Amino acid sequence: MPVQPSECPVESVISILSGRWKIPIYRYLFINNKPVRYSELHRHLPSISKKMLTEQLRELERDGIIERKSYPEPRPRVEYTLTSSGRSMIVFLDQMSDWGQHHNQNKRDEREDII
Amino acid sequence: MPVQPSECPVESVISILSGRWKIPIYRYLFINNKPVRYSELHRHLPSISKKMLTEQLRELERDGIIERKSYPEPRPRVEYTLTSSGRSMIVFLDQMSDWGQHHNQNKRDEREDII
DNA sequence: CTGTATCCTACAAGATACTG
DNA sequence: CAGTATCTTGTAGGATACAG
Repeated sequence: MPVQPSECPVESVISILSGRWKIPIYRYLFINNKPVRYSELHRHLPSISKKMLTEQLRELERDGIIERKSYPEPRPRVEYTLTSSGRSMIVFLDQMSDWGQHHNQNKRDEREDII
Repeated sequence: MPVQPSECPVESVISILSGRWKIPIYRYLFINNKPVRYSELHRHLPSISKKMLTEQLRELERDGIIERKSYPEPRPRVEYTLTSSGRSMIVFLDQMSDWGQHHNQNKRDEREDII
């Protein structure tokens, strides 16, 4: 039997973040740092479909990264925010970003060495 | 047009690590900290097929995480090691692991609150 | 405004057999 | 020993239409 997904914390974190739109959504919620409406997210993410946006939001919610609040007013309104646990991912996300940039730079350097 | 994969370092790091066997392979190479043969990896990973093992190794190599050395002896031998850049991923992988464990604990606590 | 419901395609991943 | 080559399947992701 292969490893269970939940058996390794690293693998489960990666799978939490592995959707096509997870990081863009996370980034927007992080930077804005306030409740953000569904329509605002949709406006901000140029080419996502409503179906995908809803799917990715539901997954992030299920995984405890974001919180969804619905206000059933005459004009329905739904707002999303990062949970504090979700927000705290920034620690390793920042380090991943740094590592990624250095790593790309190294690979560029190697290519130029060859040329 | 959606975001290019390379445009965001975080997304490219996630995609580097997103194969089914990437983390198990990484972990084994990291812990052993010496050149590891193809057959040893295959023996260690209970249910991976040779096709998948080769595929995942090729991707990790392409992405600069591991190095492949082939010794075309009478009994062919191929050894894999982490590159120094690959090895340095441990910094954020450790933090992801910590975050994942706390996050799971939080979610368990919440469930018990409800019950 | 905030979604569902369907249908479709591409690609990751697995099973199995074969090879230098 | 260290792989390829083929075939099949499951699922993520996208297009489009409809709905409370």
